[in-house]
Amino acid sequence: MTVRVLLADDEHLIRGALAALLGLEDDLVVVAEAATGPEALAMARAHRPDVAVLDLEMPGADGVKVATALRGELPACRVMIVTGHGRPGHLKRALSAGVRGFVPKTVSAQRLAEIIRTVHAGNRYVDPELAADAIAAGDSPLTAREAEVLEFAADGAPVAEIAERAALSQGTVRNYLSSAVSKLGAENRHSAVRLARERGWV
Amino acid sequence: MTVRVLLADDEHLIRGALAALLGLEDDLVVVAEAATGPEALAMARAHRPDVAVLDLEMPGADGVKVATALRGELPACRVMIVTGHGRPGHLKRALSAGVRGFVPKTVSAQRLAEIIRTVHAGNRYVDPELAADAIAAGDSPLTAREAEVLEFAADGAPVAEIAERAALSQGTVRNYLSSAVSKLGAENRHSAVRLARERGWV
DNA sequence: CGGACCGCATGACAAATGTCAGAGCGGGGC
DNA sequence: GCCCCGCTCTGACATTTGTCATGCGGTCCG
Repeated sequence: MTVRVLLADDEHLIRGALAALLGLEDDLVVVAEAATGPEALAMARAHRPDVAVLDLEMPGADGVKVATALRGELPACRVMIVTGHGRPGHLKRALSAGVRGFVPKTVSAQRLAEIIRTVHAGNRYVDPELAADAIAAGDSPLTAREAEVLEFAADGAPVAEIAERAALSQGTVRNYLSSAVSKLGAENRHSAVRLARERGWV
Repeated sequence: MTVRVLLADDEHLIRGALAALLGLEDDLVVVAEAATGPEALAMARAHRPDVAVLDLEMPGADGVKVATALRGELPACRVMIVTGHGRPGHLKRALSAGVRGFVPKTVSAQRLAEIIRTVHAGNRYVDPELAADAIAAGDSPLTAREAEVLEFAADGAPVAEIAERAALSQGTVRNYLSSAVSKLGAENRHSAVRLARERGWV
């Protein structure tokens, strides 16, 4: 019995190399490749793979978004995510999007092939180190508004602009930022943004 | 005649896959692999490859640093850099470090093999799109100190801390930041940091 | 029903940051 | 030798920010 695999990664070098290596396994066959989020979705619809292996960072729509869409459209298709730099929050988001496997790109191709089989068999697999990080990072202490405001603050915009984009008063924005900063133990909102990013909370 | 290649990339998945694919070309042989900057250097010393293919982002020492060291120690070894997200400034730094090839990871393995041959033959190769970006971005308008201070400011540290780390007075730090901000056309130092990062100027 | 509590908002105040003018020093080019 | 430029600093000022006390409208629960 062979497993039909969809491969999505914007780095051609990796995608191609991976396709070649996975193709060597005689129980795996790569039926489609994609370089962007939307392309991955289209390919999945067209080829109905058993397992979709998605890169987390892709142009168009990230791996988690694609996973969410796939869950609705092709419930039989197991989704797993491969990522370069796994942030704890991403893992959480991925799991709640129904992703069955989550591995860093530091694993070997053999290992990846095994994990594809594991996932195809209906089991889950999460890289132990990433799982530990996620547990250590815990849940986001931020309220929805705080996270939203922090996101608007991400590119260094001044408070006035954040307030406008969030349709809040400037004072309110500063309060949210202030409480976010203290919850995260940061020195100011910019390092707060950085911290929240690292933990995957924004 | 075969080309002896050193492969350095911290993502095992990619490195392994690449090694396998390049190994298929009968004029290329991968003689060593490394996952970190220092390891790449050690491997190069031990195996004296004809061409070193380095990832730009690696733990320990980035590709450009390794290239600089290699240039001194093994002048006969041609160095090329492969990167996921090529920032204009990186290309510039790489070229002045004596790198002969600079390609994004979006190329195919075939293409990479060709480029390895090109580089081995003594020619240079730079991805056209990255080259265009680099030309468009131009030279950094920042003075050495401005860039240094901007780097210290990168993680959102307050002025006092930057001043201490740079061994400057706070007023001076603010002046440098101010001039960097105006040179970059940013709204504040945080977006200045972001801009300088994007252009590869820090 | 009434109180406790939470998210959200406001305004006032304190601290940090951005901006500007000026000034001494040293190196490199003409 | 002289001038220009970059480096460093100072002091003063406007603006932006962070912090806090407080108020208002909900929901949950006894």
